[in-house]
This record gives sequence, C-alpha cells and structure tokens, in this order.
Amino acid sequence: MIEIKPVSDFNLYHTLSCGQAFRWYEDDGWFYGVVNNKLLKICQEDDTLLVESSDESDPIQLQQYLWHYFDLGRDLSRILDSINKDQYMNVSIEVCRGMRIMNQDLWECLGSFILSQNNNVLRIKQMIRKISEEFGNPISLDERTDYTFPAPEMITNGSVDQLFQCGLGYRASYLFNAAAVVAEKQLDLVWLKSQSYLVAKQELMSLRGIGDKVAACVSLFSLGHGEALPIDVWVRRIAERLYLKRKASKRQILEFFHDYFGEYIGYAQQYLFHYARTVGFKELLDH
DNA sequence: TTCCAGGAGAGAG
DNA sequence: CTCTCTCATGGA
Repeated sequence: MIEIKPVSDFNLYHTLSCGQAFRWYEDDGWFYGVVNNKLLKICQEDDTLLVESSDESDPIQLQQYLWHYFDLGRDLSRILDSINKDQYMNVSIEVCRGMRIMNQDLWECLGSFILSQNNNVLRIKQMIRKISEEFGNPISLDERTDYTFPAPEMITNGSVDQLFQCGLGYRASYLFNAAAVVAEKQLDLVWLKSQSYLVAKQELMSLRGIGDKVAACVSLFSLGHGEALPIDVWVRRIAERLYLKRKASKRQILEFFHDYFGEYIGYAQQYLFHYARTVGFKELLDH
C-alpha cells in the first residue's frame, strides 16, 4: 500500500467519472484501472490517496507518476474562481469540486477518443476493454486481471478485421490507421508533446477519424492544453440553451466560451458537461 | 421499434 | 463558408 498526501482540492470520484478517462471501474469503494502498464486500485480518504499497484517495486516513481497523472500540483481553486461566472457554473463547481483534468497517456487518449465519435461513454468503455483484452497484455492484482491498452505495434501486428470483431464498427479502420501512423513515426508523439495547441491540433487532425472535437479532447486530456474546447452534443446544448438562447455554429460557441470564461475554457466545459450529464440542468429538458 | 451517443468525412450549394 | 447524409453498434 502506497499513500499520496496531502492532496488538496481533489475529488477522485468526480475526476475518474467525468468522461475524460475510460478505463476506471469502481467496486466496493475502490477504483480499479490500468495505467502505465500497471493495474492500480485507488481510494481517497480525505486528503490521502491510498494506492495499491500490481508493481510496487518503485513507490517513489509511482507517487510521482500519479501526482502528474491527476495534475495535483495545479492551483485548482484559482482556476475555479476565474470561471465561476454565474449560477450554472456555481452549482457545477459546488457539486463537482475537486474534479481535475488529468494528464493521460497520449497514445491511449488518442486511440480512445477515436473510438468516442458518435458513441456513448458506456460503449466506449466496453470497446476499449475489448481491444485491450484482444491485443493487450494481462496484469493481475489481488484476484483481478485486466489488460494494458495495446501499444500501436500490438494493434498493427493484428488486422483491421480483428479490431472490427471487437465491435468498433466503422471506427476500426480509423484506429488501425492511427496505430500504423504512430508506429511508423509518421506522427512522432514525443515531438507532439512539445508543440503548441494549434500545431498539436493540426497534426492530430491529419489522422483519419480525428476531427475538431477529438483533437480538442486529446489536447486537453493528454497534452495539457487548457484552452482546448471539445464541442460535443452536450457542450452544444449547454451553450445554445443555457447561454446563447439560439442555435449557434461551433465557431460561435468557441467564441462565446473564450470571451465569457476566459483562459480556462477546458475546465469550464468539463464542469458544465459533467454536471449536465449526471445531475442535469432543468433548462436543458424543455426541448 | 426508433432514437441517441464526448463526430468525422464527403458532397452539394 | 454552411448544410446534409452516411457511417456500425447497443442501450434506453
């Protein structure tokens, strides 16, 4: 057992349940997930994270990894103060306080959000679990076994049809193509991490199956670009029905978020998104 | 049974 | 530039 403390302004439940990461499962008060090729179980007691890992040979490294993974060094209260402009945001922050935007593994995040298009969170998680079982490596902790998210080469060693059999639908070829491009380093993910949001987004969108929204998700959830704004059906609904009171283009929604919420629109978006999906704004129902 | 989901691509206008 | 249609899948 490894402890990480003190963690302030952090809520493990909201952070892992808000739709940014797809590999965590809650059971009996613990969250189980595969990260960094390890199977972890984590729970939070006040300002302490209790962590068990399938590999505890280097606890310091694990502590540092998770500190960065959950972005625990960031001053969250300052961000929340800056975006807390109205009652919608205020109630979202009140309910979801401590939810942080994570720094996820780039390839896993990229591959996962390719599968997210025209899809729902439950099935995205199912598809990722399926391809991990099919292509990944097994890891065990206690009586549990889970599987690593397959590296690009592990996918290209298989076939598109093998991906299709995992129930990915038309997304199978997108993921296979992305795996090939990354494996052959036509897109260098290490280089990508050092690039600006604009460059990163442009490079991501050069892959088939990655458009504006998925590129924004990868930039926000994995590359630390807090100015990224993923506009999905929920964010569109929120912008059009709660704020603008009219139909709006993606360009207009982006402009509104930027002008209204300022620098941290990624955080603004995530708090409204998570609150709308779990609790729900009653104004969103009247249509 | 039809509708919907953290959309993207292709084509038309 | 903005619409519109299509693309698999499964849970509601």
